[in-house]
Amino acid sequence: MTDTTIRHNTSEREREEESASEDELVCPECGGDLISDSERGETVCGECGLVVEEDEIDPGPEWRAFDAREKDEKSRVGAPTTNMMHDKGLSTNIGWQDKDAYGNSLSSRQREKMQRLRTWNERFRTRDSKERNLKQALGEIDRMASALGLPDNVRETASVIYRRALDENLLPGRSIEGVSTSSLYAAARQAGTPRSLDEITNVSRVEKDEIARTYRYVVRELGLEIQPADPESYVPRFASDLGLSEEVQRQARELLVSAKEQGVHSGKSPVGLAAAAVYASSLLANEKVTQSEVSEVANISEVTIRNRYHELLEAKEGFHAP
DNA sequence: ATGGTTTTTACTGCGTC
DNA sequence: GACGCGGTAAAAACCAT
Repeated sequence: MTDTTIRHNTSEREREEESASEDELVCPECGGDLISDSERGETVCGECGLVVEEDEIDPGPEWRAFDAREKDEKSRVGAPTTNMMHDKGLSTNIGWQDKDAYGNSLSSRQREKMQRLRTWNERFRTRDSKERNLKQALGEIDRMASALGLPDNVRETASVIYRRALDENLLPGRSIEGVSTSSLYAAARQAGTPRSLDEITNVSRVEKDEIARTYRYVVRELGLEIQPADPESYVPRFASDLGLSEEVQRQARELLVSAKEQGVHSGKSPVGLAAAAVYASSLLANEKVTQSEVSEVANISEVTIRNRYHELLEAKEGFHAP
């Protein structure tokens, strides 16, 4: 059943990708080369930064949400309610007393046999519990990834991270949800499609603090290498949320590049920089959006936007006429 | 815990529509 | 007069030590 829908979806997707990769890789706007950035789910023009194809991944079910509000309303996926089901009297338990059903002691031969059975039963049970654990975690990851519009490869990465965490016995003392959330957070950042901790928190069932704590822990224990998020990776999302043109995005990227050249951005929050860049470039391109609008979609305060965007503009000046 | 840095909150003044 | 914007001071959050 799902088989057909899945096949349908993927084949559609493949067709799209084929036409994108085979036909011609030229930007309709400026004729520059197109770069298919499947990690971000975008096809971007290398010249002008025009995003030709966006959000092409995740041909998900109908509850795809297009903004935060819809997301809240439509997300009808919850954690699998396995708590109610699994193990409800279904798993086997072997008594520790070497007695048979009538209370008689067993022969030594029988005792030996029971001992072996106990061992194996235990093995299967723990394996099962790991399996279940994983299943729940993966479901959770999937749910959150959908809500955040993260592409498949991020989910893949997230599940890999989670598996590793599980294998390394990082779970005891931590919640499954916490670890899966952290895995997703890490995966998103690794893939260059970062979501802010706040966004992650919104779709997770775990408190922000715990996520942060667990995230740090997991990263440290698994030796994951995650560099600070690149402000540029937030630009397309903010811009499209605000309905801004590709030109604005291009400008914003440019601003960020010049800012980077000058090292203006150390210790500052990448989100803030991105938001400021978007705001600044909307001004430069005469497509004004208000600061409060930007602060809304970026979840950043207006003050921060102000501060950053001054710095950005200064950096730009210095960049063009050093 | 502490201190330094960044972000947020809250408030105020200015110009414009 | 409401709105967008800029600035400021104090509080809160964050991070490394």
